[in-house]
Amino acid sequence: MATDHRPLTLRDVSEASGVSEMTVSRVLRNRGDVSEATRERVLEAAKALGYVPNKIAGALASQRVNLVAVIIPSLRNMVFPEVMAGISHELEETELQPVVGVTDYLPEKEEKVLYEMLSWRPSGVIIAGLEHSDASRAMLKASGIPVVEIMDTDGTPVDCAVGISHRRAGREMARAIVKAGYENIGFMGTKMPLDHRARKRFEGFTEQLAKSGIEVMDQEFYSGGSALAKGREMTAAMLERTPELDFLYYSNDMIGAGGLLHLLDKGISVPRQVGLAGFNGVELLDGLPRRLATMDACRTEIGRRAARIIATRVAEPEAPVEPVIELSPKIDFGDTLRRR
Amino acid sequence: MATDHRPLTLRDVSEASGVSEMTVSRVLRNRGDVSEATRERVLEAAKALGYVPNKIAGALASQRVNLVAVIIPSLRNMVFPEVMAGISHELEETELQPVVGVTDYLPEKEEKVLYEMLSWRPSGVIIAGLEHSDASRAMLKASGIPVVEIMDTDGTPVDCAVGISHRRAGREMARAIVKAGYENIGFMGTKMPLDHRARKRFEGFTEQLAKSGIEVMDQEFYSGGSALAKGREMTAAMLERTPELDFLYYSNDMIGAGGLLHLLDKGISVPRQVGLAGFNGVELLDGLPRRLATMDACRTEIGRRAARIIATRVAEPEAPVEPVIELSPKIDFGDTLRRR
DNA sequence: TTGAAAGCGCTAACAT
DNA sequence: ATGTTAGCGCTTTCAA
Repeated sequence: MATDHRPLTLRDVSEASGVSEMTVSRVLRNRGDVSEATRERVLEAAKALGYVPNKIAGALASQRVNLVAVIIPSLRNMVFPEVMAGISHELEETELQPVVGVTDYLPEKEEKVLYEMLSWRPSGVIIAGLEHSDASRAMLKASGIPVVEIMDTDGTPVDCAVGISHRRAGREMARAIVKAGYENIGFMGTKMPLDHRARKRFEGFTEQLAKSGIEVMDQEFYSGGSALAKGREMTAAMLERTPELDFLYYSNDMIGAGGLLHLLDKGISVPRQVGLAGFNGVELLDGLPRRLATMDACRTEIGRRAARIIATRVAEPEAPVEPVIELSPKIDFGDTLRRR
Repeated sequence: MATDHRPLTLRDVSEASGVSEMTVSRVLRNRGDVSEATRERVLEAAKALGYVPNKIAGALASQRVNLVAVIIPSLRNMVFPEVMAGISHELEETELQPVVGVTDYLPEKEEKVLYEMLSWRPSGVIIAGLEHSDASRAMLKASGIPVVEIMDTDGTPVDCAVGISHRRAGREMARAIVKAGYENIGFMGTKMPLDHRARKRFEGFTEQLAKSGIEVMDQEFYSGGSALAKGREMTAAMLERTPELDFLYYSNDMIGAGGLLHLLDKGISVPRQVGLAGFNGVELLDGLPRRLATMDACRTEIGRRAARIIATRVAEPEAPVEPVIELSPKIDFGDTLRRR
């Protein structure tokens, strides 16, 4: 029955086991040579007392913090939990632990979160995107720890980057759509001046279309609300407004799925009459009546690679670094984009 | 151009500004009386150097860590990011910061994560569920910090709890279904012996049905894969096997939505011929052709309340504590459960 | 309003 | 195989 609530210290375990603090410390960290006998006594004492080591003190003394700061825009977009899964998985075999910070796509908040996380002196940083405030870039540079910028490779990383080229992704989708013979193309996406990756996809998309002399015929941007519902509404409105459209490109799979449901409702033939494509490869949607054409953003793989880079650099600080790793997502034609 | 990478310390700022470390510390924490002149000089020096305080050292010295450990089973189930959103939102007005740990529904992993987090000496713990290993409960008790168990109120908390009664939720849904005149009822859910809340809902559900002399006519449990697709498949299989079913109760909205899509595909009249209900109130699904009947799990509110309890207890350790706060979710009939 | 000294709980480095 | 000593970078406390 604990009544006093001073948390236990190494000293308590030391006294309970009749062994020096130093030896207790060694046992608890499996370090150095300790006889099996002492080892057991210490472990027993620690367990009996319910001792939980104080990492704060440990970190200060050892100048090592086995945390990896992971800074992402949001947890509500499934993309990021999936990246997290990749990171966690990869770090599981190491001493390192991920700690998440969320920026809500706001540069000021990113700056604040980054500052908070760096003040814990983590062993590395994994941060989404290549666009950061000058202050943020400065902090990252000055931190002196490995920094991996993820998701995007269109730009110059502070240290190194793992991701895909969203410009290229947009271009490739445009190429496939044109090749399939579609000509009257509409675009729908989030109204997010700060979602640079969506912006880059759109830029690549329009650029490539321009090469075939095609211009996006109608476009609409939304914010807030349920993506599925928004996709439905926007699609209905756009087809009403511009009935000659024969292809709709969506900046994410959820709104694309909403659009798909609308078209099926209306009895519009997909992909003959109207083709559709989204972006991400959201497994979530596998049960829909048709599989939406999409492009995998390689989320888990990106997380894995980024974590591996940090782990390697922590283990061997002098290991050579590849500044940019660009993964190559493939188009998944699904059932909503004609092949040919 | 920084070449040496010893991180900056208070001493560096002290030297750069010609003020004692102590005063620098006071400025950086807005503590005590510091003349406006020194204040500015210090701030300037800190900014020029790019100094980021070392929270490890600060926490050790002050015996205070402004972190709240949040321990949840998964990030891939949207329920938990939503709880997180509630927590973050509520903590935003305080000094406290949430730190997430994920257990994958495994008690051993929960134990490990809890141990890791407690070793950082957080100011409080928010942990999902009331079922924990003896070791975990012991750690929580011994920690001497406020602990809020969330999501569930069917059981006895270590310290205090905020959530809903899943037994009651199951009972209420059963009552509504019976009242609506359905009699041949099937159940589909996750094969998760460790998802205690889903289990409790199912128990409450069958109990209540029993009171009307009804027994669940068919049931199936799945694991893995895309929930939407699974819901579709399981529903198809179950109706094939037990065609006389007139109601399907799903343990979550995603599989319920899959089931709904299947029924609509087959041209089965919903909710006349077959009624459906899920659980959670997933906004995600708002764009479906019909709104699935469901029950809100009060996720954001739970997060908010839990965070508020921790914040209050941190500010006034002697504040009175209500051991269990039970929220009351209401049935949302949507378009798939007859009212009457 | 400012500074000096002591120490938070642990670990690195060096004895023994 | 085990112990001793000195600090990690801050904040608390007390003195000026």
